[in-house]
Parts: sequence; C-alpha cells; structure tokens
Amino acid sequence: MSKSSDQFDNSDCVCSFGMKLTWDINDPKLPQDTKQYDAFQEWTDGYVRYIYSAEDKNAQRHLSGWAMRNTNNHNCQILKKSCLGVVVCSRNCTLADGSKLQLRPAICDKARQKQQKKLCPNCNSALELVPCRGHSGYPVTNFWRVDGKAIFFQAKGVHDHPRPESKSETEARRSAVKRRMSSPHFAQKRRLIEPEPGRYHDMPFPNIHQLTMEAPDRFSIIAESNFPIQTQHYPAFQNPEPYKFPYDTHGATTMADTSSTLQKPANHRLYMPRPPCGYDFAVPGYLGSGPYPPALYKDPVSPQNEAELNKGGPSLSGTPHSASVLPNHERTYPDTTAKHHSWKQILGKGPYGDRGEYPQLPANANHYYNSEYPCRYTGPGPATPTALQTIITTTTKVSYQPCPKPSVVKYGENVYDVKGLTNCNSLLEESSPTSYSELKIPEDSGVIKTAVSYQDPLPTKIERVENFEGYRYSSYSSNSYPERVTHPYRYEGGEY
DNA sequence: ATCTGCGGGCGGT
DNA sequence: ACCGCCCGCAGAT
Repeated sequence: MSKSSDQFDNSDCVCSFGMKLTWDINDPKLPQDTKQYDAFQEWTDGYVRYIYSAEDKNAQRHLSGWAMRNTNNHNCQILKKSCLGVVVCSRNCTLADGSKLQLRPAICDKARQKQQKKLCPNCNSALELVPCRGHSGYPVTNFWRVDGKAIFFQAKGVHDHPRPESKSETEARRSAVKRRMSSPHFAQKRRLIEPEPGRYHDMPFPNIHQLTMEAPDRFSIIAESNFPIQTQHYPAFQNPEPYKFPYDTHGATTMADTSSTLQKPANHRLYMPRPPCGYDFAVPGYLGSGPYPPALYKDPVSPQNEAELNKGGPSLSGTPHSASVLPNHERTYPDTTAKHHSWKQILGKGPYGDRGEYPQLPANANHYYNSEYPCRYTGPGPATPTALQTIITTTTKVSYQPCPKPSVVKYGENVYDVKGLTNCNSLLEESSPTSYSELKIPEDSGVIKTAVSYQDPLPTKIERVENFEGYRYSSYSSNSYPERVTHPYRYEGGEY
C-alpha cells in the first residue's frame, strides 16, 4: 500500500476523497461537507466511489472512458449507466503493431447494431461486441447522483474486457476522418489502400491509418506500445483541485488533469497481447478502488503476438477467446452465468451480502487484463479463489425512493449501520471519516483499502492535451514512439 | 446521425 | 423489491 501512496504524492492522499468517506450511492444522506473533491476519473474500474465537484464538466456529463449506456433504474435520483463492453475483431487479429482493435461500442442501440455489421479494418473479419460482465456476470454499472454541491459517483464491478477507445478518442478520430475524407487527397489514398471502401469508413482505425500512412504502416503506430502501459493509468485521482478543464467535447483537449489524460493510455492495455488468460495475478490488483489499479495492468506481459494469443484461445479459428466464439453479435457468454454463480458463491455471500456487490476484483481484475478479454472468464473465476476472498459486499440497501418524488429526497434518516465495517476507515489512514461516520459504511471497505494500496502507480500524467488536432494529424508514423506512457496521444492517434 | 436522459414496461430472481 | 434490459420519446450535439 504504501507504495501507492508514494506515487500519489502529489495528490494528497492515497485514495480518493470519495473512497475515504464511507457512503453508498443509495444512502439517504450523502456526505455534505465535502471539502475536497476528487479529480475526475475517466476510466474507473472496480468498486470505487468518487465525489466530484458539481462544477466538474465531465462529471456533469456523466462521462466515462468506458462505453456506458443509460440504464433505467426507476430512480430519478440516481442515474445508472451500464457498460456496453468493447467491439473487437472476431478473429482477434493483431494490428501491425501488436495492438488489438478495440472500438467503442455505439451507445445508441441502433447505431451499435450498425457498427457490428462492419468489418474489421485490419482483417476484414467480422467485428464482435464483447459484452461487459464484470459485475457478477452483468455489466459494470456506474451510478451518478447529484447532491448538494457535489456529484457522487459510484461504480460497481470490474471490467472484464479491454478498454474501448475513449469518447474523446472516438470523437477525435471521427473528426479527423471527416476532415481527411473531405480532403481530396485522402480520398485518393483511401481508395488505394482500402480494400473495400465504404465498408468501414466508420471504423476508426482504418481511417486514420489510411489517412496517415500507407497500408503497411498503418497499424504500426501503436504497436510499440506494448508495454505496460498499463501503467498508464490514471491520474492520480486525487487532485483535489478541480479540474478545470474545459474539456471540450473533444475532451481531450484539456482535460486537465490527469484524468482524462491518463486514462487514455488505457487503451494500451488493450494492445498488449498477452498470454491468454493466465493468471498471474497473484496480486489482487484491483482493489477496488483505484481507478486503475496498477496491478491490473500489470499485464504488460510481453508482447507476444497475437498469434500467440489466438492460440491461447480455445479456438483458433475464429475467436480466440475463450468465450468466444461468438459471432459478431453480441456475444453472450453462456458460461458466464455459471461462472458467476461461482463467484457469487464465493463472493456474494460475504458478510455482507447477498449480492456480492463488491466482489473483489482482484481476481477479476486480472482476468481482464491479462488476458484479453477473451479470457475473461477463463481465468478468474473459480480459479482464483484467493483473490476472491476479499470480496465483499453489498451494496445496496438502498433506500431510495422511486422517482416521482420531489427532488429533495430525503431519505430517512436511517443510517445504515454498517455492521461493523467501520473499520475501514481506520485502515485508511487518512481517512477522515469523521463526519460521515454515521453513514453506513459500504461494504467495500475492505476493498477499498486494498485498492488503495494499489492505486496506480502511474504516474504521470500525461498531459494530453494540447491540441487535439495536433495529435490527430500528427504523424502517427512515429512508430518510434518511445513509450506510450509518455505519449498518450500516440495512441490515440495511433490507434486507429 | 448520435448521444443522453427519462420513464414505461416486462421478465427474472 | 430489485435488477437488467428493451423500447420509445425528446432534447441536445
């Protein structure tokens, strides 16, 4: 743990402000005296909680790097969104650089269906949507609630799939593409390069690559990345300070902080090929909280080629992924359920609860990371009980009322007692539970701690920034990028 | 054309 | 009672 803290030095704390306090999105009363807010986290993962300033544009938009769609929870007080997963090549082909195609699923159902009909820009095979099953077999859910001067965010579940491109990346790509397309220049190239024009224009990658470079290189850009980028992670989340970023739609632009920036890197991980599901995780990487548990990312496993990966996968033919083999459509992993069950058993019944809301991620975490999504299940599940043990809790007890109520909700006063969990705070040294102590303590406490420890090592924030344009147009060719870490952009641009 | 949020409704647990 | 999810509507981009 300590180390994590070190890393965050800049931020004041090891864990996010939100995590220090004990609260649950469903609590009737949320901490009101928030004096400090968390820096916006674009790529949250795990059972985490953040408290953002109501002024934070990203928070106001309920933004996430993950493709989250609105989910009707029949509670107007709390906005719930569930993860759509990521769109990948059904053959799990590897781009020249060794990275994998990981598109952002369209949020709109109709648009997503269209998207899935497209072909992989790299190998022309079908695309497939890898659904998120990180929360007990269901998609990871994010909850947003505005209360007072703060925007409370709580995430449940650990994404068991690679990161899709972030919204800002997608937008940037699109705009870049448009421009290019409009340019006569590109048009020509495109024809040359693209096998089937028209087919994928939508795709991110193709365009960019096409535009930017010739076919051979196209993908290379990203490639190098294999590293551990994972590291990328997130910014420290904690900047107390508000991010002031303007964040234009592109988001990218300035997000100040870290958050966005860092996050991008996220994709990196995607790239990495790694052995299929191994578990290497001894570590619990996850921890719930951190947005980016470094551990998870650890996968940096050496870059192998996809070939490897594929092999790893059960099926050579198409999808390497274990689960897989699904057609392009959304895959449903049948097994999922089963697995989940197991999880539930393991996790769920924790002290708290029933649902196992806060399962630990550790295990999971890995899964995902290590292997690529495909493996998700393979691994973790059952296999790593250890990790699991940590898991935890439940959540919700919610007392919120159904929508129709007036805005002011006052929920009861009840306090959920947390049954003893309180300790968490103690763990967190810094935690300043003080005021909220009354609130219930979320189950995750345990998790949190852990998480804390892991928080990203990452560092650096990369500054994203500057201009989008720049990066977009900039030559991607740079294969040479040294490390991704430093260049967040590279990806972006590179990626596609 | 999409994104985003809302809310009705259905089915499963 | 909850939850996940589908669907349509509407306003915003």
